[in-house]
Amino acid sequence: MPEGHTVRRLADVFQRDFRGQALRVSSPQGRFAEGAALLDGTELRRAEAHGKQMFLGFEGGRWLRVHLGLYGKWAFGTGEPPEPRGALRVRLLGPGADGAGVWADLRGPTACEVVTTGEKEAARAKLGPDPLRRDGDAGAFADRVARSRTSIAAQLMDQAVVAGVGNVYRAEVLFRARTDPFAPGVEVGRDRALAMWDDLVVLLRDGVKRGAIVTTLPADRPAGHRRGRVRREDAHYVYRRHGLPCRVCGATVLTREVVGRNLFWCPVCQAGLPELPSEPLDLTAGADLDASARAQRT
DNA sequence: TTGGGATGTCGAT
DNA sequence: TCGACCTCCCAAT
Repeated sequence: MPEGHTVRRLADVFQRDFRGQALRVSSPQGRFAEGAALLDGTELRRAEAHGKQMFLGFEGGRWLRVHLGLYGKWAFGTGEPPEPRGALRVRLLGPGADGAGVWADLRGPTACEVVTTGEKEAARAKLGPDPLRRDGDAGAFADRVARSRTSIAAQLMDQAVVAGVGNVYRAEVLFRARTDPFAPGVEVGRDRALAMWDDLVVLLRDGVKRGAIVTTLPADRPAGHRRGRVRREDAHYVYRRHGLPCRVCGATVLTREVVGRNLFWCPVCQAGLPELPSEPLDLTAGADLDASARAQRT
């Protein structure tokens, strides 16, 4: 799922397996042929993620900017790459650490272009703070939210307000903060926005480790499924659970299309702005979760 | 086996 | 406001 945690994991793969190598760059599909020619044969210097955007920095001051959009995908492997099939926008080939070869195939991205360092920074400047980045500025996020009459649900989907949050994290962080999605930012206020930021840090970091979005606390999963691997159907509180009973209060979870995207919420738990717990909800507490995260990281 | 929807954004109209 | 992107997953047949 390409929300911020996915993009961070992809950047980590490039940092670990491709950095420092001169790469062969091609576009079997042809749509990226010009850009591929600019990068072909140059060394990958670093990989960086900001929100849902990834930047691969090559020698010569050129960056490959990639946005996966709804269904863009990277596939990776070692040794000989497979015969190109389908709409293969970009293929990267490197010698690999052991000389056996590494490859990366990109399909279906919304954005894939070669930019200068200045253009890359301009793209980053359009994005809000990223809860996964060390330079992520919680105060800037909270101030912006609290200054606007726009609903908190709309602001969480605005990449200029906070970068890396998508439709799943939006629905889930609103539930975990027991916050009415339709409340204007000015009513949500700075303190509540800061608490939601802290929770996004917890959720996104867990997503990076796990490679999946899990937001439910063990106590809110069905009895018998609180330990070990988290089943897909137990992973969320409200996202795509419309018509089902809320895990906390039993009320029916609702959905409604808001500016082209489906919003999910519990009309009872998220009625108004009830008082928040003082500590962030620590998802990673409990040996059961740690064991499951380790098992999936193979 | 077929078909619809999805984690997202952008450019044309 | 709508189509493009053109993949993956799951439900319906």
